[in-house]
Amino acid sequence: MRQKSGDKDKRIAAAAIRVFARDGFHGAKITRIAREAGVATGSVYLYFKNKESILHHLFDALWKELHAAFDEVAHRRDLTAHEKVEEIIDRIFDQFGRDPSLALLFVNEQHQLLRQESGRFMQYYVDFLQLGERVVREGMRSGEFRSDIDARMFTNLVFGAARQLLHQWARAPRQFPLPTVRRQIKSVFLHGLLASR
Amino acid sequence: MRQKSGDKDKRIAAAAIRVFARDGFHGAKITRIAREAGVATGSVYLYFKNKESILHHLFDALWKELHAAFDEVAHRRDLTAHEKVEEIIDRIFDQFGRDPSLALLFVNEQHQLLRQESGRFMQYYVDFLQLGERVVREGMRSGEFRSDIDARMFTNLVFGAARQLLHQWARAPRQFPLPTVRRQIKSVFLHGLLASR
DNA sequence: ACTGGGACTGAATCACAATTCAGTTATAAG
DNA sequence: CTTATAACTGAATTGTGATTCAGTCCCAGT
Repeated sequence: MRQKSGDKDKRIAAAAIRVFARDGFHGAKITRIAREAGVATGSVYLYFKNKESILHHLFDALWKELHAAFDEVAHRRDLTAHEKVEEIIDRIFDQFGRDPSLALLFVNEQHQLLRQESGRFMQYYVDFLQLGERVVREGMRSGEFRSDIDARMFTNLVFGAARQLLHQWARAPRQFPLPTVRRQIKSVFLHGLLASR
Repeated sequence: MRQKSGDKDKRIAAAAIRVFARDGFHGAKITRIAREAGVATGSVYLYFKNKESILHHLFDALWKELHAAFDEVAHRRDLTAHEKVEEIIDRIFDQFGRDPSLALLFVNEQHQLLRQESGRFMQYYVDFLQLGERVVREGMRSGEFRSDIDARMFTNLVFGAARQLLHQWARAPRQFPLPTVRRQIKSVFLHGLLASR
């Protein structure tokens, strides 16, 4: 009997990232994904239950990696809270910086999943925010951070800001070079906009 | 001959905000919008060319108001750059704070429009960002702001952060009371997270 | 008090694209 | 070399929901 060719699932997933990023989940046609992956339309359904499950597969992999990265940082003993905040920001950009399509996908289609039933993706999201919150609290206890900041809101600020700049970078990488973006985010969030008093 | 009943267009638009916000643009059914507006399905097409044009109508109104508000703030002579930044943040929240559905709509469906042809919405967006940029530069010239910050990126940071907190607020107003949110955003962006040296 | 024409209705039409499946092809096992 | 079975194909099927339109309903003008 015949063997599955081995990398079709990878090729389909990779094509889906590009097509979802370009056309949006709803604008993306399965036939287009299949064509870009170099397989027949029907073959997509040998590897994925349906269109939505492709999206799930992609986000699942994405969040798993993010989660692992964050978790590792949060538990490091050798970093101050300040350094952890910087490291977490770096990890976000490490994750998406390799592929603008991946960044666009994440930035534009995440809300589809939050609307969804299962709550699986909601969980990743909540976990991430809680983890950020924990790091900020840690910094407050140690006196590194101002204690009049709401840790949950701060984490959301960083997440939202990173999301926005990732989006801009993905649309025009030259206008928003990633090294500069990282530097600016850290600098603004840690020191603020005002000239030092 | 008969007169148009007068407020059907308003009722349809208002219903559309709720339905788009709840179900997303693609998940929203015209029949549902009509039902919530208390009109027949077909009537929607007497007031709007098609589903997409409803979205356009809503965003057009939204951006026009935002644009007017920002423009006014940017040209005020009686405010320092610092105060302008705070005022712009306030205007964003004034605009959306009255209606969580409006906030969700803006936050979740904006990207549909940026993908679109005409560039009409892109223009609003770009204008807003340039305006923010201008205010930041102004503050740098006057010495109020640090001059090692990239003005364009800073504006994006604020926009992205505001978007995220608006989203969280719309999903759970109690968890993210708007007055606190405003205060935190301003405080973090102006002074940063670190305890003062 | 009639009537012409626009407002309004909602069931029927229609377009589109996700999904299926009957047929074809490749290859592992004997 | 055969054959059985699973991989693979892409045209046909199908479900869904946006849009249309044939008919009603109202009322401004006469």
